[in-house]
Amino acid sequence: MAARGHDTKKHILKEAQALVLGRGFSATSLDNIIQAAGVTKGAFFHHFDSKNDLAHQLIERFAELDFALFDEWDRRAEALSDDPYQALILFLKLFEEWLGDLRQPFAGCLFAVYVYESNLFEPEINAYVRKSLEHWQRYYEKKFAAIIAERPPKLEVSAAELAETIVAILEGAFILARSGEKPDLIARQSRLFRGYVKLLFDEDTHAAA
Amino acid sequence: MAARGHDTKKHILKEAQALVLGRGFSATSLDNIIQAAGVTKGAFFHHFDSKNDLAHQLIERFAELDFALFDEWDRRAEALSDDPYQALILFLKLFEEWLGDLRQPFAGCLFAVYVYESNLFEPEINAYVRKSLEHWQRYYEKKFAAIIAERPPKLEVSAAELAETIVAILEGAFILARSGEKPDLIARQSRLFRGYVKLLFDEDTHAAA
DNA sequence: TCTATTACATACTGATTGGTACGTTATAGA
DNA sequence: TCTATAACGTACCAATCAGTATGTAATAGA
Repeated sequence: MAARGHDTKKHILKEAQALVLGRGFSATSLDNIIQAAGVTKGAFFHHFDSKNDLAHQLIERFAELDFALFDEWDRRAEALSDDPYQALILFLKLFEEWLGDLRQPFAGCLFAVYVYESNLFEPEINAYVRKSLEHWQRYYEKKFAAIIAERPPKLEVSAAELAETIVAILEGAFILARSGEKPDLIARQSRLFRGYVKLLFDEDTHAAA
Repeated sequence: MAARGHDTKKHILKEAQALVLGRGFSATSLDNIIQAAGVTKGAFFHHFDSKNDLAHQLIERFAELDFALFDEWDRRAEALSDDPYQALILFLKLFEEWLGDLRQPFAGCLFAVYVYESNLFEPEINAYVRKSLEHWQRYYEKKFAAIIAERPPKLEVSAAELAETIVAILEGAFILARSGEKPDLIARQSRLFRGYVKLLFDEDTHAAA
């Protein structure tokens, strides 16, 4: 089925994402993309029905890669500790470790790009972005719910609110990191959030048994 | 000097900002803008040298309006309390109050829009965005520095880091509020951050003196 | 080896883009 | 009242846009 060697479609998607993260979706022309990918217009329209179809496949790919990473960190964190509090801390540490290994320094979040161009996209795409962001949030919410079930937080906060906070911090951190060209900003804010969580849930004399 | 009655230029800027916040800068065509503003191309190019000039004036207007609001809240908060901790809490409450009064529900931040389209703008504009975000951050940093000078935080955090956190939270909250169509999300996250600050700086038995 | 189909490549098209050329109208100052 | 200029309005332009029409080359299965 697959003819000419390498997977052209994945290559186009990868190059397109890099461009879109740097200049937005609609400012990224198909000519920009095919030039970056080193393919022709014929190749592009063989793999994508339209630019809108590209938008769809781009955001789906981004979400899938994202949640695959989440699942892996989740699995590893759960394997390392039975305590939901420790598991969350480990989860965040794995995320920070991954950030440090990142090649592309100021990547950014495709969801944010789409949100600020949402008036251009079909409702279907906006709904997918919304669903993905909520899915991301619920990921954290479950973890916080498990912690709260074991020990009450020192402040009256819900699991959903805390999940919302960390997602907001990360989305904002992407923006600040890129604008200020501060690649370590995201990991730093993740670390600070861990401190917040510790303050919320740890006993003052922080070790007990 | 000023001929035809009303201030056309400010009107164009206002309409342009609303469009740009909803669909990004480069996806907002000049035809879109002049149609929304109800003016002609001649009127537009009388007030702006180019679309790039519009980008410049748009972001400058946004920053000025922003910092004017900040100054007002700052002034009012300082007037209400000598205690830097209380002043910060009041400052955030004034911000939350303003959010509640907002007519346009999912406004967004123009800085964030420009950051995610930064590869399109002149370095000059990107530098202005960066400077503005840092200015915003330093606003908070001064407040936290004053608090830390009086009482040590329960966690090892710097004033700069805390300032970075609240700016990141707000930038992220704008994105989540818009995507999820949750107009109260931003104020809620500001309130949660106040809780975090309280946990950091308040004595456990929270009243003293 | 023949053939159907996948995987491209090239050349074009109508619409839209930012921008310009050149008008006209209104107002302010002398 | 005359005139210079600010404040528009209209008609156009070259470039770029997403998309199409029509080709060709490579691979897979029979």
